[in-house]
Amino acid sequence: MPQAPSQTRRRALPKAARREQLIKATIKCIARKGLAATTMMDITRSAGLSTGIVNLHFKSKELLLVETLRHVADEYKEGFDSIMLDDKLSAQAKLRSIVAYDFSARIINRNKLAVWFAFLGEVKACPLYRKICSRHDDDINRKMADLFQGLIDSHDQDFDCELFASGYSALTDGLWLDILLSPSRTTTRKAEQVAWQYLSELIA
Amino acid sequence: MPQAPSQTRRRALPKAARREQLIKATIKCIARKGLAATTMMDITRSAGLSTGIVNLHFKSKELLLVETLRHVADEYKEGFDSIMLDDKLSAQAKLRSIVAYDFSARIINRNKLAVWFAFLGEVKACPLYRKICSRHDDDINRKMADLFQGLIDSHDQDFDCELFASGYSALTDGLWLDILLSPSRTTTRKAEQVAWQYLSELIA
DNA sequence: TATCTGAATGAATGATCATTCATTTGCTGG
DNA sequence: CCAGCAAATGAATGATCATTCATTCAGATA
Repeated sequence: MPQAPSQTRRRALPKAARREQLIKATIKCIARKGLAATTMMDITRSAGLSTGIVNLHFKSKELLLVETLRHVADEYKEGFDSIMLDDKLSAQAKLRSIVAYDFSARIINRNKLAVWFAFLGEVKACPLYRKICSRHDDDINRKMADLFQGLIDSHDQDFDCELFASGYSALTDGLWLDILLSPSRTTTRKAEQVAWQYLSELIA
Repeated sequence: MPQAPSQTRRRALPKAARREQLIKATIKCIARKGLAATTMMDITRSAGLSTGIVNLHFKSKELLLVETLRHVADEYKEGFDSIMLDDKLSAQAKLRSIVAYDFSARIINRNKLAVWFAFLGEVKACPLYRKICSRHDDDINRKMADLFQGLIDSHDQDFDCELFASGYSALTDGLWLDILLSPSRTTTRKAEQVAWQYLSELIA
């Protein structure tokens, strides 16, 4: 049954919807105040809900943080896969789509970038964060290497696609970081240019 | 007067030495527990000193953190400059030295990398961290672009050295992050290979 | 309409932590 | 050897924060 919109202050929501609302609020708070300074009250206030709501839906603050990180990581991966698994696209078209995706507004969102790097910053100290952050790395790297393999001149024997894929991944990470650090110096357009300069080696 | 080593528990040290000792302890703690979870007691215990010592020498926890970040940032810059300002080195030799430096044990130190990225993670929320982290970026980028300018074929008019320097900087940032994330998958040797693959465009 | 269910609330609790400052201790010049 | 001083100490303080749980309330059911 679809829920009729209601003016009442307190309204029960499906569990999944409440959880997503809280995750969105968490992203906003971490982007604004940082991971270290974000309190439960920041999050619940930002969501317009009461003090105990996080413990009700996530058991603890730490579990909410973990789910928030997972949300951001999985969101990237979904977009990536939807391009890679699209059989209608040629190898060239896939590459173009991936690069466009990596520097699209969907990914270059300073709030989500801030959240991503906030958790990355704690990776050495928190093995679970590390696990979630690197969860899709191997799969993405393999798929990118395969894509590159289909694009190189077949007579170029000693081109290392795996290494080149690692490079692309590191380059985009670095460019995202630059954009987070100083969006004025590194614009999205410029970052995309840098990425294509790197990839030109492959096409030419 | 040189200080004779002493067994006594409590010994006054020159201010600068005490401050450095506390900064070193802070680096160790942030690498072990993360920026968010590092307490004053962690730091003072790790340094083998008493509770109030940080407030005595740095006024507050926040100022100690800022000085720690500055320490890590400046240390990189000093090593960079000592290569760049060495008139005895040719352009090729400088490039080789810079790459060797970027992936040397002096820089690829997982404790310092952890500290660096821990602060980077808070950059969106803390303008002062942002300022310190990006403090040397423009200078380094200009010097790298100049170095590249001296290495390209003079007839290659449309090679954008600035852009290429931005790419090198982003690539190294990304590779450092990879090393911090999974040193088993991305070894220092492999990272250096990736960097040289990027730079090969320039040399060939 | 009356009853029931579980989602949501928020005041209260207890734990953690940065900071303070009265006191102690080691060093140095007289 | 002692007085004076600056460095260092650490118990005490007060502030902040995550979590709890008794209570409230909205909507569904009969």
